[in-house]
Amino acid sequence: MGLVKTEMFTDQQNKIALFAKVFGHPARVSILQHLFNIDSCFCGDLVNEIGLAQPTISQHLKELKHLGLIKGNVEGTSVCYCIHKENWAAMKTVMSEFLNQDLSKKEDCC
Amino acid sequence: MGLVKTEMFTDQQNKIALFAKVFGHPARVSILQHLFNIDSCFCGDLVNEIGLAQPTISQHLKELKHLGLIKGNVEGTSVCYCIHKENWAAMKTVMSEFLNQDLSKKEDCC
DNA sequence: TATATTAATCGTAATATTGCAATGAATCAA
DNA sequence: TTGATTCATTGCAATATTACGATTAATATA
Repeated sequence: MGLVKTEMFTDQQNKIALFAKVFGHPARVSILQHLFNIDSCFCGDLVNEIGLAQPTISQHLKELKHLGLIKGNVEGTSVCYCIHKENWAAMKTVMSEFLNQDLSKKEDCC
Repeated sequence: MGLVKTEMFTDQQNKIALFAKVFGHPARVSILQHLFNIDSCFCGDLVNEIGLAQPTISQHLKELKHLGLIKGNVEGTSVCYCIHKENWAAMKTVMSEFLNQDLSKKEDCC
């Protein structure tokens, strides 16, 4: 075990879980916030801003990139990362649908 | 390692990550969707609906309860679970602030 | 009281995640 | 070409997560 039984769930449920999982680490939240707020988005800058080692940041960037939430561009010896706007918007649609489920018509059963 | 260095991040970043982490498993997504959509919310019903074993569901329910997103009420030998509306709304505020960061004024740097 | 039902807890095996030192690959500058 | 810079990759140790069988605790029912 330690193995998620994805086949028991719908594609939508697995998709939500995958997006949520990538946000489930403060380093990745921090990276994304930096990419939103700061002009410089080079990998090295992120390593300095956040206190983790360079391979660790690189690994987190890889996961974010793998889900399509960011994209990276090589500029000389540096690599510039930024939010993938279209994919971010698509992710937001999926997550919002889940988070914004209607509670008003649901009465407390407990 | 395998240990998150939470002390390097802000309370807000850690909070976002904790909420996201609990959504990072399709079984918990599924449980929450059931609690939103279906009247019956007994633990045993969730075990039947979702295909996982009873101890597994119980463990997932515990995590959701620990974060305050659901509450459970003992009714005889059964336990009825439901969404904790106030806490769900508070979570939504935190997560929305993160997801809805403004992209319009940010130009692609890559 | 004895038995059934329901769900929590315990213990454990399998797998995943996190973090980093060491190394490698690519580009730049002298 | 040599050395410096930047970042990805590899390999590994420590820890966390997932799943479930077995058991326990609590209540209901006969």
